[in-house]
Amino acid sequence: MKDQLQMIYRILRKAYGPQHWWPAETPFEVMVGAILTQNTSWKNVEIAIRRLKERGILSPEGIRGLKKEELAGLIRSSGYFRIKADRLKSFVHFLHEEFDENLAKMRRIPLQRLRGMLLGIKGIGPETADSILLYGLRKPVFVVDAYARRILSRHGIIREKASYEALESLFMENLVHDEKLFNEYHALLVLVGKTLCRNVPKCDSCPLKNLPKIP
DNA sequence: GACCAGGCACATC
DNA sequence: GATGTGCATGGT
Repeated sequence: MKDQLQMIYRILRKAYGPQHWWPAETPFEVMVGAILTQNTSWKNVEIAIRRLKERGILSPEGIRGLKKEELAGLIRSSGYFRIKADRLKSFVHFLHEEFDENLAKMRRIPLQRLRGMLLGIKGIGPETADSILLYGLRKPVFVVDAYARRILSRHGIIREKASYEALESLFMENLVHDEKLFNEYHALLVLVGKTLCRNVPKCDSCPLKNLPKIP
């Protein structure tokens, strides 16, 4: 198991090189993106982020000062826009109440405690919380997503319906807790999941094709 | 015109 | 704990 997870990383890293995630200018932009990209393609999120930037309100204060309906209009392209407006609002409210919008202060909270706090916010589930922690705050947590699940189950390493926590533990118990490693590994899984693993015929050109058990 | 995309909350069994 | 449903846009 350990060997397999490490092998997958080495193969992908060699084939595709560093991915330099997350594509954003500031940690706060990462966090907004993490919420907006829930079950949504990144392309649609980019449009929404651009609109927020154009308005000059891509900041905790900026979002907080906006009416919910107005915010929803700006992030329309990212889908589920009414719900996501709520989620962004509750997130910036949390930043204000707990840390006075100070992300350095946020970063000083011990990892598991901070993760618990994030999960307490309505609209922040495990993947979004972990993305905020890893890509926004550079904390060593592994981000699990649909791609990680699909790739590992296709190769017979996990069962398709393994829980989020089980999948996360698998990575975290078998890899060194290195924020940079977790960052690159997740980004590489997304790259492969997106471009190759969506349909089985393309497995021929995948660098992982020689791993056991591709259907 | 389906089908999918870097989920989550909530109801129900 | 597992399973089903609503939420919504833009690209293929």
